[in-house]
Amino acid sequence: MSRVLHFTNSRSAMPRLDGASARPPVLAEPLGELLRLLGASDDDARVVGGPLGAVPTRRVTAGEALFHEGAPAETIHVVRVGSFKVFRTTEDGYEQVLAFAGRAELLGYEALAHGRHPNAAVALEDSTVFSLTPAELFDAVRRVPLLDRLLHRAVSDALADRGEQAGLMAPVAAEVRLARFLLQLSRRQAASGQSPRRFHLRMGRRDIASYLGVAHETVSRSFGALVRWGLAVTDNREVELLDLPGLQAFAANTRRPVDDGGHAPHRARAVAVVG
Amino acid sequence: MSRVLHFTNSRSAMPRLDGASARPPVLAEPLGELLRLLGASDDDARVVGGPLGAVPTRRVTAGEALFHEGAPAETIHVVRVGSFKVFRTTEDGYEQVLAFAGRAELLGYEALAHGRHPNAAVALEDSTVFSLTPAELFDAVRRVPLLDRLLHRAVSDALADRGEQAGLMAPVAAEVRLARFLLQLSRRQAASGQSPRRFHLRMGRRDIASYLGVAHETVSRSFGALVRWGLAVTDNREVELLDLPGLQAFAANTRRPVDDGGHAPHRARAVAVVG
DNA sequence: CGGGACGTTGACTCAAATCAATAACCGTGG
DNA sequence: CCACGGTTATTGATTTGAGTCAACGTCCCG
Repeated sequence: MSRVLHFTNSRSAMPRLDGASARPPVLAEPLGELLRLLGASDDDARVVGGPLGAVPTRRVTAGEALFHEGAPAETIHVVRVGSFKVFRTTEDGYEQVLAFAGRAELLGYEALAHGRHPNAAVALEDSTVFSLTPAELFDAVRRVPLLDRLLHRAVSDALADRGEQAGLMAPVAAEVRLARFLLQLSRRQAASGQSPRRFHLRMGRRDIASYLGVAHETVSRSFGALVRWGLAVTDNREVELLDLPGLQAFAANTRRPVDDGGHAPHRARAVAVVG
Repeated sequence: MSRVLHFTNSRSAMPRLDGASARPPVLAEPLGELLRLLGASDDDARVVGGPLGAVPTRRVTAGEALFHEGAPAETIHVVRVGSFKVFRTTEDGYEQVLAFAGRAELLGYEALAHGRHPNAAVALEDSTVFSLTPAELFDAVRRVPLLDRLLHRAVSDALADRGEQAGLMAPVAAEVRLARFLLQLSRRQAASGQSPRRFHLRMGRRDIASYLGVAHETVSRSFGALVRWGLAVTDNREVELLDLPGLQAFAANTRRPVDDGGHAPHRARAVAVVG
């Protein structure tokens, strides 16, 4: 059963992003902080940071809801530290995960259109967010064009991400979906300066399953398969990608490669495709 | 074979939205038109309409691409008349449809974030769009806060729509996905003043299949099933929903109701669920 | 240290993908 | 106007990936 590797110190060894966790709750931060978070250069952020006041922040503990499905659109948020899952619950109780949001990502923006949140967001870990009412938001973007630019950019990003999700839910083999998901996470890690090969999953198997549109058992089996093929190792929520190029080649496949009996070390093979 | 009904005049009987189709190509429209399209009241639109100039428009014929995947973000669009499919092509040639966009919907906004279009858009029928470069767009929203508001609202809507798509691709019975899709179209029809019971599908079965994440044969079979259940009738791309409440009840089911052999007239049954 | 959620694994079943063949439709040009 | 070829849609036969049910091990919080 110990086909799975154990990392040197798997628990409590991940770097704590939340440097403020021991301090009392933060109630507001200068606007410049938000601008910087959204990608403004330090210079730009400093210029408008001073006179234009502060932005309220809010702390959310792991498992707590930032907002519920159907709730009135009181606030729009930008993740400052931590991460969230965004989901909607169908009438029959099925929880469909729509997105995982991390640092600098928007939450609750969908509510602008109809005044209500079409989905819910709960924290996957202790987190803090910038929070603005729609009125404050519109006021702020009018006064600070830079913020408007950055906001549009962030929304555009969120929209593009949703497009990626469709790629993950596309009708391809479950192992491929998982591989694509892991690569997506890997890219995000890299983008925020973390290791693209090794990271900690902040969500459970069920959430991954819902996000990928498969049963949670299938996620387990798919992890097993990737490990068996030598593409990755896992220890619960710790993941190490052993063969990025191999994984990418594998993720490009629409159909699963034939399984020759169980213990083939290098299965993945890129298919050369001419449009 | 003629289980399928034939409408009185199925072809060329749909109201032509495009009242300008016989006139020479329009090159620009007043800004007020765009504002009105995005939902501004006539008064608001008139107020800012005059002095602030015009917005370029572009005609696209059926089947023509508005922009290609990977193309630089030269323009952002708002559909004025017609409809489009938005899709991305995976390396192996599979075409994943991400959205169908109609009147007043945004196209190409995702490109703002990274300067390139992450997906392509092609017209499903002869269409016209408002087109702005990112620079023009940012300039316009700075000068016209109302436009910014409406734009944010439209984007919020688009984001919410993508959330709906995830609901369509969720792992439920194919017939249910199709039912949900038809109800979505029905709602859009109603929202734009058209009949919610009867309409013309602007996309082919393959596109629907891709959008729902199933094989195109499955879409055909699912249409067949809905017809057999007595919930709808179809004649190629003409659709009539015979039993909206029944369809809604059916669409709420996560698992398919047992098929008792083939010719059951009223299958759908709502499941009462307590969260 | 106990209990409930989480994760893995196995056996079985079936919905839907795939393969295949036919029919309807549509634009085109003879 | 109709014949033609390509695309699109329907329908059937067959196979299989993954959903479901179930049992067990593991983790973690209180």
